[in-house]
Amino acid sequence: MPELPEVEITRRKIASSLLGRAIAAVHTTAESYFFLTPPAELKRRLKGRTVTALTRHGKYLVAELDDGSRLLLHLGMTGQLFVQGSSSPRLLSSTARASLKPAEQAVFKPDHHTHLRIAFADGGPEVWFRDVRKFGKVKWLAPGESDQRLDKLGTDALEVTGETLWQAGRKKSVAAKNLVMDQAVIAGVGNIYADEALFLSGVRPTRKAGKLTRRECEALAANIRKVLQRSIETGGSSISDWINPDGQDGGYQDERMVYARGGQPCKVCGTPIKRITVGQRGTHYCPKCQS
DNA sequence: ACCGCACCCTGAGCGC
DNA sequence: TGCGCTCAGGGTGCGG
Repeated sequence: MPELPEVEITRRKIASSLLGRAIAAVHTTAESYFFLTPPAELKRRLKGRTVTALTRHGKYLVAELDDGSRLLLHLGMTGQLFVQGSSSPRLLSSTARASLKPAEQAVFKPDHHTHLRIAFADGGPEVWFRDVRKFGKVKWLAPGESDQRLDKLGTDALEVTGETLWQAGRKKSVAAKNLVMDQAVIAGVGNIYADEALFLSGVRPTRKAGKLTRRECEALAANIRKVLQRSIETGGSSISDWINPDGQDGGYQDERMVYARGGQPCKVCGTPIKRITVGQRGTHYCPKCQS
């Protein structure tokens, strides 16, 4: 679910609840491919440690620990990282919602999708990682250990330049959208913001990356930075089930120009927005504004 | 080296 | 009500 803005918002919100607190215990669900480090080892490695920093790399979060090791976190499509005590109906499935009284929904209790719970020695609120589809990832990295996932990330999307896009794109025959979503080129752009940035730049998602002009690359880079920055400011996009760690909806979905607006009129020219598939992803564009 | 595709998993929403 | 289908903001790994 989450792209750069949602991950960055999560980082900012969760940092104060994580930094400087000694970890007393870690509780997990059963072993699954969600855990790149097996639960038993994870518990052993994290117990007694303190998080000294929480950084973001594209869509990854990295918690640095006081012994030099690191905890790699990825939210995947449906990951939710939040502090115990957060409340939101969106944390529950519709069937679960229907069976609970409003008072019982007020505070979320860990369910079988809550794969990681970090408890602290101070006895205060725990930090929880819930992920329905388990596309998220947790991995412990030993001091000095590198990780391919991090190493291959390209320029952080908040700092992407036209030059970066131009250099990466002119060798490629892939669709412009695939270039923008290639984490090895730009780290952090996902499906929503790719569609939005391409719209603002007047570029069709299907255009071959190698056919982008230098000027279009500059516009695209500027619009990528702009939509991500704006989304962070408005609290992210709450389109399906994303909420921020306070349990609140984001506001960016109200500013969308094309994403998930197939068939609806373009906000600029009124032409119906088209929905196609590019790179196995739902893709939205205005056939008049984008060429 | 590239590119397209299948796949990992669960739930919501739809038509019938 | 229930079944079967499609769709979903992620990334990896395979074969051509």
